[in-house]
Amino acid sequence: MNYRIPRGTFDIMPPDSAKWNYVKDVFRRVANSFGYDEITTPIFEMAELFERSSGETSDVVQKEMYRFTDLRGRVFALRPEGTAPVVRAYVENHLDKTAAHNKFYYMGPMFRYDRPQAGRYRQFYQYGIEFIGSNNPYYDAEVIALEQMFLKELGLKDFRLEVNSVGCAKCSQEYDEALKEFFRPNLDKLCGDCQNRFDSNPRRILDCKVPSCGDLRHGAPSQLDYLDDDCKDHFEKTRLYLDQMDVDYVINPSIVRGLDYYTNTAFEFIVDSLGAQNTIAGGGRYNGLIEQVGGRATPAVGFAGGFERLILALESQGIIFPEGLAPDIYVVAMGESGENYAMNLLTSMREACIYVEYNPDKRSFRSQMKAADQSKARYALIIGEEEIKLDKPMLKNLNDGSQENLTINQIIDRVKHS
RNA sequence: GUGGGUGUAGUUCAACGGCAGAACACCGGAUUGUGGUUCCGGGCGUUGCGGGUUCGAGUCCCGUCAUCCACCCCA
Repeated sequence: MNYRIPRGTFDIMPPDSAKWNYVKDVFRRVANSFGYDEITTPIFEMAELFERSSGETSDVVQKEMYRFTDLRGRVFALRPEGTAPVVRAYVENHLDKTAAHNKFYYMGPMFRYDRPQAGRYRQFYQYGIEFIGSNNPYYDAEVIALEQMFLKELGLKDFRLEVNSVGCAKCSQEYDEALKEFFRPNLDKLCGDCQNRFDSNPRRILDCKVPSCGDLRHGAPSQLDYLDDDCKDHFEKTRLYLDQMDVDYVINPSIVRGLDYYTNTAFEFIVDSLGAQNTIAGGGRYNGLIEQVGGRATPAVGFAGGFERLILALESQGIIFPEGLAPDIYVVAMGESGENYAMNLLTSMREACIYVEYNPDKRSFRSQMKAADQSKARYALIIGEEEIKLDKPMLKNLNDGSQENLTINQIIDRVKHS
């Protein structure tokens, strides 16, 4: 009987785990530097939380949720996204009753029952930022700037930021109507997918890849022309802040977000070389969500990014990640007396936070040296008759070959300061 | 959910329908006091799984699973 990993999932194992930890560490550091603090919510929630917030008709809810009932028939879902749970926690802990701003970041697995593809998995890992408590466009720009700084900190190149405004609920509705009016005369000429989109989500017609649909959308109205004064002002101020913060972006009026709760600013960070799944982070403002989840109406803005796509992009750009663990010292002990002498040393050095490796299965001197070399250790610590007699093991620098008999304290000192 | 490609050793790949191989990696050794180079030795692996055709299937056919690419959707 063989067990296999579920479809669309993957193990993160050494040496890759070092890459993941590195990327997470950088994200934490950048988030902290903007004042965002970590929130961790459960991996499953009441299914209804997602159904209502993401929208009953969204793909996520209709066909991608891992739903299950517990032993008492309650309906839960593995979380398909991170924002709704954060908002639920925010409301449930009564943070909406205070005037304070709240800044959260989170990291963790999300689940969607999708067909796996390059950069798309059924269990995937996201990092995210949520700013809750102000409609000031400064914060739209702040979360975008945070993501850009994170990507730059990692050394990612050739990424693109696209921004758009989908307006408030009202502008957005008017725009949908205008779009429908525009496409209605040619409805029968649109591709099958787009004919469905016409009713469910007409904006998606704007980025359909079928050439004939591309021709039909010439002269289509732009969302930006359907923003009311407040929304227009919000978008302009967001752009101004972005300019002032040195964030590069392009405006793409056809950016659509998949979840219903977005208002005003919408944005995506894109890496073209990734292939079809080329969005590494996306988000926007969601001024209606907190009220919808049961809290007091509170404006908010945030985004989520995918670790898999990010790491894929970093790897394809040949960006160097930290190596996996390598020992500071590899102990080469000769004979029983050498081993006995070594045991004590292992403890002293580990107490001094030196990573020391020893392998009792290697017996010959030669094979121990070989193993020391392969372990990529910086030093070999050789313990034989002579060294025991002197009570000074020999510390050999494996890079330049120099070696010296030293006391234990000298060894610790040498290794820690080189 | 739809369409296409691919599944052989740890990895990358060979093998006309006729005895399953190579390279790399890995392990051991070349006198238990010096690693990287070198040399010698070490591989029967349910050819993803299950059926079928055939004297004979890694090879052909069907199904299935996985994976990759694209659609869709999205991070």
